[in-house]
Amino acid sequence: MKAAVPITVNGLKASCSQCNLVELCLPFGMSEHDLDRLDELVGARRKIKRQQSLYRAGDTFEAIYAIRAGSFKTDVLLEDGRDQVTGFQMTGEILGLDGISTESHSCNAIALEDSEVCVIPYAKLEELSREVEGLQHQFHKVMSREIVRDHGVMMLLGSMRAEERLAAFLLNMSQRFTARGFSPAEFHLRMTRDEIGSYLGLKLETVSRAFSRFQEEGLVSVQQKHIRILNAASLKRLLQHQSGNR
Amino acid sequence: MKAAVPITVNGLKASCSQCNLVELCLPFGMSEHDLDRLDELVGARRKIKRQQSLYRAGDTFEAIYAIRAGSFKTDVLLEDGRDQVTGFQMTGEILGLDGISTESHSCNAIALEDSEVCVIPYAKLEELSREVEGLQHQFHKVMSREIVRDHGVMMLLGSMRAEERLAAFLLNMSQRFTARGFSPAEFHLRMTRDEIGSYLGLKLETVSRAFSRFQEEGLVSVQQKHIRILNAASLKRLLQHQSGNR
DNA sequence: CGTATCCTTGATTCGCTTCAACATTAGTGG
DNA sequence: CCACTAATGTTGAAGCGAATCAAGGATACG
Repeated sequence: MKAAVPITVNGLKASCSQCNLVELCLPFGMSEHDLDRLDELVGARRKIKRQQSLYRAGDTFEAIYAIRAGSFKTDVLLEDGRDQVTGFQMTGEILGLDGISTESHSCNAIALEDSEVCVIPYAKLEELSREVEGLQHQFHKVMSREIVRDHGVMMLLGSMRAEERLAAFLLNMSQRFTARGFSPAEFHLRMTRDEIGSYLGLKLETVSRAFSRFQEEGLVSVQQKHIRILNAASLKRLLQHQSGNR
Repeated sequence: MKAAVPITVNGLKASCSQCNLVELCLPFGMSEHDLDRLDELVGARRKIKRQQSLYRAGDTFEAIYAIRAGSFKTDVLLEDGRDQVTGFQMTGEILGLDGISTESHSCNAIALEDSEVCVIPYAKLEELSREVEGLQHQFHKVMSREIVRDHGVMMLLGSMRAEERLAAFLLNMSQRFTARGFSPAEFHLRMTRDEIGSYLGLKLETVSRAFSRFQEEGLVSVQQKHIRILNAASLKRLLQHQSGNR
């Protein structure tokens, strides 16, 4: 664990209307006019170093965050030390929604690499979304999407076997990299086998073995964190044919 | 604090200000004044018979629903026939939030017993929550709470063993019955072993065996769907001591 | 009162975990 | 730049928890 680094807030005013992540982020689908008003909303940017946390469970909730660069994981801790990764987030995605319900965060958000977020003060967001219909609607969609995503993960954890889970994970990552203009077939994972395992409800050894199996069968090429998908169709088939165990 | 009670024929027109579920439902925490405005929002009530669906995956999203009486399950289906129960909902809880993101529902909501819901047209909700700050805030809290709840389920599915899952489930049910003025220790489950299993990521036989085990050990008394919790402390201990397998 | 549904229990199988050893990569300081 | 060490990843062998298969019993329902 690195020593605590003071939070760096650079004075640069963020600007949604100028940002190239609009189609992935909160402003998606909003009109030019509404977009300009969004610039009032987004305050400062904040840089987070690898392994540092953006917020921790128990922290008072004040803002949500849009990832401008880098990536994060969120995890929940149990008293006994067990922890569970609840999600991996990439550029344009929103962090911190869990905090609204109790006004304090219920999970930890940790940077997987040196990252930067736009800070969106929640009080301002509520205020502005009372005036800007498009913003209100987009925000609701973002929350709803998170709920739907979580249901997908519950499905995965509750009814898929190890290799299906990993296949689903890889296809999901591929799809998200594609949406960001990267190759659908070749990408670099920012998380460890242990973190993937935690997210998928598996031990790291099981993740490693599943990777090896996929490689043997020519479905993917795996070199540590560098992944190349060689046969996406077969990966998809793994999910569709009922090979589940529950 | 008593306002004039409008005499509504047959309860066709719902009224949040008169409803005894306020502390559990969407209006929780809202002022008297704001509450009155809510009555504009909630349109008709709708009765759903046992085993009937309130909405199905793919249905166009138009409204969210507050459960006025009865209970529901939500489930997601995979192409191959596998399905996963994503939640059980009781009176005062909100159904349909999954529909906002794509404007069509992503799961099925099925009544576990003859039930009744208040229909809240979503367009109206957005409109009114631009005017009524308290409503906006409450709605956001409801969505956020759903996200936090889902993370809890992911934790359960990803890192607990069978008996821990069932213990968590029973304690959660107990807590929710208590909030509704019923006994914390004695209640009637509305769902089958198969549905509990699907929710907990277990087979129905495993659920049944875990129930039997709890009974043998004097933790609960089980007679089919009738549950009596005899030793809540031990159930809680089951969760806190790290007996997990992942 | 008969039938379908739901629940319980036992025996066996199987997939993932656990434990262990080793390989590889990344990070650090001389 | 290389030596050293910690962190991460891979692979094998054995054990265990839950799934599967199977049979019978209880309950609700028309």
